[in-house]
Amino acid sequence: MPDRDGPGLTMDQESRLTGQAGTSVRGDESRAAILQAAKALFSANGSRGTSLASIASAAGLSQPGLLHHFPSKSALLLAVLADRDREDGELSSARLTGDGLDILTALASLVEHNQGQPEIVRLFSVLLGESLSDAHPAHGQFAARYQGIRSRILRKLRRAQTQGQVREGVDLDALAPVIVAVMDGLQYQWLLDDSIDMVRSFQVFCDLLVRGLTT
Amino acid sequence: MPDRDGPGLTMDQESRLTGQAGTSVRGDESRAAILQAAKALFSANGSRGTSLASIASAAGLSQPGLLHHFPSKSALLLAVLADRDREDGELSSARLTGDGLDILTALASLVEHNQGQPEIVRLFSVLLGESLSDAHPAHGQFAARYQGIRSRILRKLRRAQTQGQVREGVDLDALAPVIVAVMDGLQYQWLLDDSIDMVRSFQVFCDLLVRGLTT
DNA sequence: GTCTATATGAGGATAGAC
DNA sequence: GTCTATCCTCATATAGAC
Repeated sequence: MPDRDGPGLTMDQESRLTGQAGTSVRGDESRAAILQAAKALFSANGSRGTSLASIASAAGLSQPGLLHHFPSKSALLLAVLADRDREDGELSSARLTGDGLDILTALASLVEHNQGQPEIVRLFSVLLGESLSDAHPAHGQFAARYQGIRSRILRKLRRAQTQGQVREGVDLDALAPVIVAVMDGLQYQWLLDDSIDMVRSFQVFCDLLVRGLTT
Repeated sequence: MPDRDGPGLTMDQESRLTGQAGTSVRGDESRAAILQAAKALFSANGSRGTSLASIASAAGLSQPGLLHHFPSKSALLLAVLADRDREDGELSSARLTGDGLDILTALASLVEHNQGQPEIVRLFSVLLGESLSDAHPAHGQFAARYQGIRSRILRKLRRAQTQGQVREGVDLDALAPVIVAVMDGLQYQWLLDDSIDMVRSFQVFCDLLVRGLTT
């Protein structure tokens, strides 16, 4: 017996409140719990190493109950990634404020933010590895994601060059993947070894990069 | 009926030829075939996504036949990694010839070498992702591996600084992980998207790095 | 060293009741 | 929206014959 709907709302009344036709508050809560549990377990063991039953158990319902919300494991995996992208845009345009080389400062603060969230970072790193398989459900999603990230960074770099912050002759198309690579690569090392200081390393990278770009 | 031992060697004679007591040539061939098949399938689908039966089938024997050579899936996985390390030392000391900043040239040629071997690169990248799980059989192996790589690079960087190739004041301890990160990170992007040119990007990175380090 | 047969279990997904 | 029960497949590992 649910204990959250004191005055006794009907399903229809609940639906009107949440603004989602055909969905009850109870259902939304379960859905959210499933996503949360899936994030934690995918992060710890990868999607291939995690069973739907274990996720369902952590979310407080049965495995068929889970499949009512997400029709398959792949669908759940994609929902986890989509939900994560929605929550905080990571490298979204919104987060990459500032013009020109200020982008490096923005990225540095992102690295600092990430260093406080090992579980989320591991979720992405683990799933990135899995996604390298052609058949993996998130393969296309990750490929598109990285393409977008690189192109946003590249745009900023080009603007910096136009503004004279970066000397002519630097191959910015080739540089954009490098910047992304440093962030990802540091994460792997950090996740394997706590003693790695991503923030410090990324700062050193930025300093040297700026020197190299302006000299 | 085997067709490789024309004159009809006995097991004991075979053992003497291979120099491995208690091991026949036939067994060695199977073992090698298993390792080769495991590399290909782990690379394509990760170790969690690959069954022993599929490896055995690709190697031309039954699944229990495989388990005769490697007592468990974990043992096989570790053997694959050990075998790979043996074959070509990747970032081993032997490969990192040259003094001081010449290390960057050596690493660039390694990147070029890797760009010709997508399967091997993917094998490592996929398994690196899996290894982030604390419980993964190769977790410790990967952690130790990266620690070794960083320390070898750091040693070279320190020597370069001593020789005056690198100005004082640069935080080399923080830089070493960055160099490793660039190589790993580029590999992920390249594996997701053929159009990435790891060699070109790494070269740009090296050029900018040298400028930043010497200025 | 390799096989067949099998024990044993886990995983994803479905059917149908409530 | 959630459950129990179940199906079917696949996976690891073992037993024992050849």
